[in-house]
Amino acid sequence: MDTNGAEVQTDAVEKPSEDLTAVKSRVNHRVLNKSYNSVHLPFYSDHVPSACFPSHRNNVKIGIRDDDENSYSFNHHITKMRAFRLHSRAGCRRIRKIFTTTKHWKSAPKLKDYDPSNNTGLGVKSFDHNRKSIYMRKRCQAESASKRRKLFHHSLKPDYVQETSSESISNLPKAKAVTSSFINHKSSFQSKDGHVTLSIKSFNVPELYIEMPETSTVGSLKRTVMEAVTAILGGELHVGVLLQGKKIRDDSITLQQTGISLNSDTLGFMLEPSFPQDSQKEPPLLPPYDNHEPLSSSLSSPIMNLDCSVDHPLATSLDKIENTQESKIVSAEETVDIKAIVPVEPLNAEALSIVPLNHKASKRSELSQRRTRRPFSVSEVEALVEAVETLGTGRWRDVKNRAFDDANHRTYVDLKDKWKTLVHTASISPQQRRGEPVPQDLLDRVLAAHSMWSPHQSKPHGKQQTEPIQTPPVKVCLEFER
DNA sequence: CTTAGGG
DNA sequence: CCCTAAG
Repeated sequence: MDTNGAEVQTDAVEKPSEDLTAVKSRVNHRVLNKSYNSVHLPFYSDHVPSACFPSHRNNVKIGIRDDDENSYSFNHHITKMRAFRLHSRAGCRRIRKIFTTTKHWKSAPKLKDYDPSNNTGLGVKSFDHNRKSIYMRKRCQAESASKRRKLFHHSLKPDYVQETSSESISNLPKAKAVTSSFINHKSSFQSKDGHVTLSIKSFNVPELYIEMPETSTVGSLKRTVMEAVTAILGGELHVGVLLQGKKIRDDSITLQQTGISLNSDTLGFMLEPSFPQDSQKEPPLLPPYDNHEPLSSSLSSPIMNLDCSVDHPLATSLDKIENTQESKIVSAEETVDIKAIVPVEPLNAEALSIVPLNHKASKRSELSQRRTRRPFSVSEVEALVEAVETLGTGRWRDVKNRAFDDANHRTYVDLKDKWKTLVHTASISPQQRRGEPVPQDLLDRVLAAHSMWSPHQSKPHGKQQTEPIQTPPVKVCLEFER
């Protein structure tokens, strides 16, 4: 089920020559400023009548099904959300700053557990109870072990929504003056302003599955769904551009080159949870997290942490409502809507019995989404090499403190892994290497240090190296042209 | 919590 | 990058 996002009226006016990145950026911006205050589940009553839930079963899960759509298992009942709409309300923005809680997202290796066709036409299916406890236990263990994210690997793939129906595509009928000009562009790109007008009526949202106590209120359901949606979009909202159903991954090409301006009716957009792994450098991607992690200690996922601090004001004002009406409120749309945007921790903990939240509440807790990939830059590699040259390959903690003390996103394990790949990279032909090329001299140093600190090699005396780097540094330099 | 390695 | 068995 794909969802039509709120009417994200995004009338983006782009220059045909502009990079797709710019387009995505604009769309993102608009979406983010759209804020979804409520989630309505029109299908709920139709597809998931309370009667569908046996008394002895108490949970319904919400999950995200990614494209391969067969990677989730659910313990109890599964409710297939047919469609829901995100209602946006002008005025409230900073959606990301408001919705920050997201837990209980699980993905399981087998999809067997989920059999749509077996849903009694209600989209509900029961599962083995035992699995739940098992899962829970494991999860807890993981959590306590400070291993947040665990079973979510398949949950947030960037490219799930494949079925971008033509509906999600925007037709630019009502585009104003620009429209006409746009149309003209269809045949000729030489228009004076060289702009293309795109009217995005909605976005596709990945399919969702929800699990929660059957005693949950509709209000909590809505909130849960909101969280689910937020989990997908809240982290870092990105827009994917699809042209005739095919995702355009190359952000560098221009609209003109993609033909967007000429085939607007085959153009689609999709919301993506993770960062685009474009040619972006490392810096722009995550600064916020690192800086805010501490603040969001008691809240949601790492990805949305930064938002926590920001949403406090609003949350505070809404707390009253929350406390007073509790999750029992389902009636007043208004209320529900408001509640929907409230980052309620305790409540969720209760409602979502399955996933008691992360008590530790440390940084990146619940939604254990795989960290966004952040390729090491050459400078980082250099720092790593330098540190390893002096510290060796068995003291990653020290390496971390020495060269990446301020890089919160680089753990010593990361450094260790990076070193591993560096050694490998240095061992293969340049043609086989991928990603940003690492200067050969650095790779040479990697190999040198690697062998230097190999088991049989003369071990580290004290702290400084032995010969290779200490005494013969000059020699090394000559050898490697440094 | 760190290491060290496999996944 | 993740997950974990061992220290």
